[in-house]
Amino acid sequence: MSSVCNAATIRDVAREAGVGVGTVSRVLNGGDHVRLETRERVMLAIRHLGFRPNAQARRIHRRHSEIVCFLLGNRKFPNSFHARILQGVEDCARELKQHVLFAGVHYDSETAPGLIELPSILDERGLFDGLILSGTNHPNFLTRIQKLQIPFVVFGNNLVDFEGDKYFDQVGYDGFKGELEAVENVIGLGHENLMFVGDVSYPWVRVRQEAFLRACQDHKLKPRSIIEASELSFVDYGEWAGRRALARRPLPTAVVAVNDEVAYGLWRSFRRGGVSVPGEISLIGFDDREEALLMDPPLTTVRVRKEEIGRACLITLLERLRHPEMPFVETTLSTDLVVRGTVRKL
Amino acid sequence: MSSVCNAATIRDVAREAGVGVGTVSRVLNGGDHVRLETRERVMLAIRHLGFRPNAQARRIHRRHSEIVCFLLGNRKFPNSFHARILQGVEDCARELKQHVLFAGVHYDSETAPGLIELPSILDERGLFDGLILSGTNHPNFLTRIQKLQIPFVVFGNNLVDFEGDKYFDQVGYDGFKGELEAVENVIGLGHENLMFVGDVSYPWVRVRQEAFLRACQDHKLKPRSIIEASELSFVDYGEWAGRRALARRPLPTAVVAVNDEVAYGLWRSFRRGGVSVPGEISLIGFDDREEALLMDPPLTTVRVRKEEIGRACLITLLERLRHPEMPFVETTLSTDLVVRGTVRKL
DNA sequence: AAGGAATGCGGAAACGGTTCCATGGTATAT
DNA sequence: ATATACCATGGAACCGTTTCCGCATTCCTT
Repeated sequence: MSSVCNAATIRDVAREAGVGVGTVSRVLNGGDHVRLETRERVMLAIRHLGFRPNAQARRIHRRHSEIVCFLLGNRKFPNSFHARILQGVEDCARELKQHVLFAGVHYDSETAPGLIELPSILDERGLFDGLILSGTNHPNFLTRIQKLQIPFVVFGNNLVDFEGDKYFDQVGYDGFKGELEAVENVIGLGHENLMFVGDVSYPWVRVRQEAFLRACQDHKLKPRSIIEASELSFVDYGEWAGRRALARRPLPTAVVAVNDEVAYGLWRSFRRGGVSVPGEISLIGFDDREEALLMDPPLTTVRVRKEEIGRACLITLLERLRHPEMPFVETTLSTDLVVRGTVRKL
Repeated sequence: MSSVCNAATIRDVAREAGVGVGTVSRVLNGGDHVRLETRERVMLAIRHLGFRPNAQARRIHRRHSEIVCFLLGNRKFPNSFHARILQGVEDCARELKQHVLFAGVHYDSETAPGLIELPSILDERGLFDGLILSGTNHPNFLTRIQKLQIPFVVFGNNLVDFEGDKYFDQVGYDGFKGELEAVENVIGLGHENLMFVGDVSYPWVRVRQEAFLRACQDHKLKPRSIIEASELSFVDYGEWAGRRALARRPLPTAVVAVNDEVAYGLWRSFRRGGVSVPGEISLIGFDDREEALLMDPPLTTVRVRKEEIGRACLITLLERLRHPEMPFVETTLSTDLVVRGTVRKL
């Protein structure tokens, strides 16, 4: 019992093996300059005493803790998007012998930076080497974090209304290019009567809408949109927009949903309205979330590589830690058009 | 720059404030027995130097690190069930000033305990105080963990084939009672022709099936089941089972799906087959996952309180840490029948 | 006014590692 | 044979906290 209390220390090991503490330390780490026979005696003592080095004592000396903190801003996890980013961070961390602290933070975007209450994990110095900011990030929070002088990297697509220079590293995906490719693809299949659906009060929705408009303009098509701001969930927004879309004439031949959740709501509306997808209306989403495969037929959409974003966040952060003075980088991952069953050739 | 290197120490603060290190320490912690005027001078120095105590040095002395490790076994996060347990752990941890390390482990259930490769985070002592094992846990892994002498608590419902005494704390939900209530409810609405769908090669599926059989037996109903083992995903399994169910005569009036994913597959099958839910067949699920609300009408199901399981895991673990000798506890949370639209009164 | 308890405070010791320096031994070069 | 280099090793010093001990001061109590 209570192995915590009377756990063996490095000095116990040294005594047991009949060597000095320095030698034990050398065996534990690099291990250079230790005779084979000595090393084996030390290892035996370690096994015999069940010695495991104390993490804290060790870290006092090391320059870094080899722990990063994944900080999820203003989000809950039932939304699997950020859970998958965390998954990517953890997968990568495991390979690189790093560890991941998980913490959440909730604040109002209107609160003054100095007044935001930070999770207590940020009070201490040296617990972790750097921060990965996921979830939704507002400028007031970033200002606050910057003051802490902790290296950090931000998942950039959910950066809301950030004006001015960005004095931090960023990782994100190319929402404009992804949507542009998607719409081009739909147009290439013969669709000329397109409609975009998405609440443009979100900045990342605006990016996708602009890509939609650009594609239409490039092909001299007249775009229609349902883009009102709303308090509804994305799925409900899609369902509501679907009802409105069905009331318009002529019906669009293809609807571009700003994401898969909205697409799901649209699909439900169309189904209820007896309108076949993709028979009468083609449908395309964005993100490639779990909903895409639940639809029938499965949703054609644009895949955001969530796990890879996580990996890139960690790698960028570690790079920053190694080279504190390097210029700030903005990494943009590409997306993939995933053709499934909801867009048909006209 | 590089605030990491020349960061202020407690001695710098002491010098700046013209007091001893002991006094600064007292101000930082409990703060008893320090004159108000002195305390203010110290706090001023702390603010002035931007002093933040070194987490590691502090933890050398403390009995505990106030960090727990959430270890996800053999799972990925797109499956939101465990993500929501983690969410519960984190919410609770934030309130209790604890921190959460997140790590994953992947192993084969056939590997000998001694040969399972553990994440490197378990090599060091003192990094965290205890473990929360979520995901799917096999006996070989638990045996391995037990040898490490680290306090741990297990999410119990995904414990596969564990025989014999359980020398650890457990938190879970009452799958039997939850399913029993659900089936009783369906029977109470007049259904007499029930069918259970779920791959019984999973232990937790068997528990639910037994509850289903018990309820049928209690009401002298003749149960039917589709329970073959399969490699299919749950949704696909439901869809496959749905086709088989529609081929049988008479059709069941109600289908009890072992979980919401299977229910989703069944719903899709029934819809494709032109069979109305709940018009011709009522449907009930289990878990209350995101899929339940995506169905149309939304799925009547049994809610597992995932966040509360997470909270209970953390609380149990902290209790164990406080009282290492207390007898092992097995906490079972109740479930809630969530009546939505897929079960109709006959 | 004197004795005793409680408070305020400084500084040494301790925590469990790493790092560095001094030392003795062995191999190689001259 | 001697100088030089390098290897193997023990042990002291150190990292930045907390804790504890001891002393000075203050506050009651009688």
